[in-house]
Amino acid sequence: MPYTDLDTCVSFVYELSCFDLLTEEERELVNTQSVLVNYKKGEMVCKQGSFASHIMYLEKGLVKVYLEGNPKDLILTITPQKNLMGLQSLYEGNNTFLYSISTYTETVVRLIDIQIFKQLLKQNPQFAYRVINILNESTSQSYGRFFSLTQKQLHGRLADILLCLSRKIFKSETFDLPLTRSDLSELTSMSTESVIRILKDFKDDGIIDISNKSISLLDLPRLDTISKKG
Amino acid sequence: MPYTDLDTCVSFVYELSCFDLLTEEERELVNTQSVLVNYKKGEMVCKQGSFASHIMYLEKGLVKVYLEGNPKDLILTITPQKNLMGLQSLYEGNNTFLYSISTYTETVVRLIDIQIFKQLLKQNPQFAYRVINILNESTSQSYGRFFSLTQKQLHGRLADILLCLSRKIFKSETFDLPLTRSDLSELTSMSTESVIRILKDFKDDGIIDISNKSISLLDLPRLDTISKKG
DNA sequence: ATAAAAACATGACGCAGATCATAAAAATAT
DNA sequence: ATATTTTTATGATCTGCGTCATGTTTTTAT
Repeated sequence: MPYTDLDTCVSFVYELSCFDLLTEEERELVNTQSVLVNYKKGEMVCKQGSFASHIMYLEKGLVKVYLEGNPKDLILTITPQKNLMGLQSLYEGNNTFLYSISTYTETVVRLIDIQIFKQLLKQNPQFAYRVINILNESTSQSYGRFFSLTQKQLHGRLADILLCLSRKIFKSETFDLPLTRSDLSELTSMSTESVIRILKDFKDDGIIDISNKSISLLDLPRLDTISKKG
Repeated sequence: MPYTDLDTCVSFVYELSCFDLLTEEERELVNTQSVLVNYKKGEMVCKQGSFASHIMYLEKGLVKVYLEGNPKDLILTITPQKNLMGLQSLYEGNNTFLYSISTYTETVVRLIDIQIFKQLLKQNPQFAYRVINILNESTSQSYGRFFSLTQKQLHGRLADILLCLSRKIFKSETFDLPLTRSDLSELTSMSTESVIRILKDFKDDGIIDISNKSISLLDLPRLDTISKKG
């Protein structure tokens, strides 16, 4: 399968921030024209369809970015700290948020006025080029997930998510899940019951260990195989 | 349903080209550092995973952009003339094509050296800003389709595609489909047989008329309802 | 014109996974 | 501590849709 090297992950950590490409002066502008906002666990940071007056930079915390559905949402990404959010609203003729964002943990977000951000893009091409890179990394992963959700069966989809959480977010084979089973179901586009059943399957097969919120991936090669076979 | 105004379309026509933002000199650079290539119907324009040495501009024709799968591909977009393709390869650290592209009709593609394109982005912020807009329009539609394919049932998904083809590509309620039923199945992530059955359902219900490759959308309000209800 | 190959069509069947019902366990609130 | 809500868990049942088999029509090649 030629496409299996598609990144099916829901998250990313840009090794480089884009802000280091700004001049002193520009950075100062961002500082003065932005505000820091604290959110508690479970709070909504932005609401799909509302006016996008700012770009968001996640200074600290963990959030989910999702499309609102009825009855279930579709989680696009899990985003950890030091990432830009809401870049997709940089689109003339659509000044609304494409998605909602809410927090899993206590979170600090820097809200940057979108006009200021646009100004920086227009005056600093290095910065704009970096933003293009960030957008394209995001799109690349989006396609990978697109493929995962439409072409793979349940076990493969859940394996994808577990591997991603381990590799990209928690960077450990053992971690405490801040997500509920229902969140996992919205990441994998399956029912909550199926998530529970498949986690049990994985546990019975010795592929993972799980009790409550604590997860250990015991057999990464097998998880990879399940992910690849779909 | 708050998300029903998500654009579930597979195509777009940017009202503005990005090239009009270049200086005379820059435009000249593009002209001298690019080549025009003709493709026959059914030919492959670029191959997923191969090295992306150029950005493609579709001067004339109609193509599909798709992820290769086994046994079925997933069509990301149907792209008509006057559109940029392969922008997602503008991503440092990934110089390969994320997807394959092949033609539905005779097609003329301008291949622009990717280094030249990058240079333009870095020296002309207006141009870069326009490219960001194009990428974000694309992502916006990608999310809409993501939602359609993961949350809607077959009838809703096919209604989405028919509406899109009518509105965005052919700009008429009657058109000749260059796509096969199998293409429709790869657009909607369902089996070819299901496409055929559902088209028949729509025809029996008087929602569309279809014979061979010729399609008429007879009852747009009902198609819209089917699309919205999923 | 004729043959070969795609594409289209339709019914029968099976199953992956959703839904429903019920209950235990955890988390949260009072 | 105790009550209430949320989350997790498990079995029973149902169904949307894929798969398979078979045949027809259309397109393409010679």
